[in-house]
Amino acid sequence: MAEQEEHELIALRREKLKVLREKGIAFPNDFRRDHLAAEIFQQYGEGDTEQLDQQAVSVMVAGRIMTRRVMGKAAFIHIKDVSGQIQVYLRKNDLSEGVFEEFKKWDLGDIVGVSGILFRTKTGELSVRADTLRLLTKSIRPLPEKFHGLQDAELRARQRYVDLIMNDETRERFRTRSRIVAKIRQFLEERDYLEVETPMMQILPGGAYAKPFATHHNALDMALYLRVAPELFLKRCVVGGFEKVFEINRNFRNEGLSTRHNPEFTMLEFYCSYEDYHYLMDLTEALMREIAEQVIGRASITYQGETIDFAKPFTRMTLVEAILAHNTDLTEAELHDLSRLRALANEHKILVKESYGMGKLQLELFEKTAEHKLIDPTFITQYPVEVSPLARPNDENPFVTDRFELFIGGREIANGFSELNDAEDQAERFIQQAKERAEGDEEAMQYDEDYIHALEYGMPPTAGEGIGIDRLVMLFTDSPSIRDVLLFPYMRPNKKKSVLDTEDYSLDGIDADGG
RNA sequence: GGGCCGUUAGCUCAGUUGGCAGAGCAGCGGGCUUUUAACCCGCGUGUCGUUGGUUCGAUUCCAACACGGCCCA
Repeated sequence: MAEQEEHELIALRREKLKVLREKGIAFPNDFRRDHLAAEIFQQYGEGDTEQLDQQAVSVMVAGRIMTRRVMGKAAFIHIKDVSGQIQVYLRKNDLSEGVFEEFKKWDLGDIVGVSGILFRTKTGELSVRADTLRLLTKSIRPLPEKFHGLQDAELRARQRYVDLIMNDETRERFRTRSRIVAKIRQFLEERDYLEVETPMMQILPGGAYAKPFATHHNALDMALYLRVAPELFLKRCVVGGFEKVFEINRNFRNEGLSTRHNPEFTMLEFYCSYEDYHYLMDLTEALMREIAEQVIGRASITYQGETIDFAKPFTRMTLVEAILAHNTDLTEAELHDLSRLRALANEHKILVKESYGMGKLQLELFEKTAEHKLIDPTFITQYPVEVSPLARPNDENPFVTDRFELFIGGREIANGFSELNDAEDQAERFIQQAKERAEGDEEAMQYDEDYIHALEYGMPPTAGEGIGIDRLVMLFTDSPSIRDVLLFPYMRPNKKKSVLDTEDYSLDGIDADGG
């Protein structure tokens, strides 16, 4: 790489690092701590000044310097580790010869190791009075401002590491995400579900209406696709006799980006043999309540100013009932009148295609007039067959399917149904999909011969459901954007801020072989 | 994809009705042995997102583009 003009702040710190290198003390890895900051507060947080002096508790802690107040021959710093911050008091006289002078050259952001005795300051803060102090990692890039931190949404997403250093609420949000995922695993495992991993690289990307990402296998010289859903493979597992399976993993959809869409996102899908969609609704309701109560700690949460109550039984209503509830001037008969539905769609400025039947028009009307009003958890059932190609038709009313979607905070959170396990029916639906694909619908599925083959061996009657984990985490962490709940969301490359480009790599002879 | 808004120092932000910009924090030098947005004295931060256009002169006006935010599809 060509010699790049560097900011003076970085250049100065590089100089300091150079001195450390020359002394042979840069980047040591022999310091061992015996306490986290939070452990110290848990164990000794109650002790008053006298008790602490009497006990003379010796601790070794390590962390990043976040604040620094130097007063001639003494100083206070706050260091931050994974658990939180603790204040360290440094006195020239307490430290070995020359250490305090060295310390004065260190910077905010440097990572240090400290040993010392616990005490309480004049203002009452539990702190460590250092007797040894070592620089463990020299930081050469200045941290954002200590008071406002890193605010810029773009920088926070692009440089998540800085966001995590500076913003405790960011750390907490991703801890909550981890706890939610762990809770879901525990919940399903307690009920004898088996976690499996199915292919992310597929020859036929199926299981959802979506455009896939394409890639290429060099050795085999063939096209491969990143999966849009695990569904068809999970149901192969069910055919094989794993009656309860689930997968929490990534899906990839080649679509636009928005506050709710990232090209890769995490889905839970689970399947249970000998159950139907009523079982799924009961299970989902129990899971949501458990996450609220046990992970968040409250049965009632707030999402973007709206209160959402998980304690009371979730509302259950059909799609038609939901439309009528939020359009009190309409009658049920109107919703089963194709020309009337078309007129209503026009009134609501819905773009209607010639091919839309009654089912699709009902769904459009629901989405336009009712969906965003479903704040408290609500199951909407009886989705029309027309918009539910993978779901089992209802026995009493063949116009609809044994399917539901769960809405919370006005947004779709889950989608589940009694599965179609009739291989011949499925084959016909694939043919229909292939036809739509041939007519230019890039999202339509392809005929998956092996999946039909699997179904022909017989899949037990099964209920299956998908839950978007990212959107679920958004809900439970009150996050307005999916980027807030992804550690490293997709960001468009910003050429200007790139330091190295690929040409530099190739010119330097650094290639894929690690040269 | 469309509309609106934003992009100024490492960070958080002012500002220029067109004359090459400023504050706090961070940094550098000095003082200070219980501070906590420490304090006191002194010093400097810069392709004003990019590329064009208008102009004697553009960070400012105009256009296109890039990235981001909000709203809509």
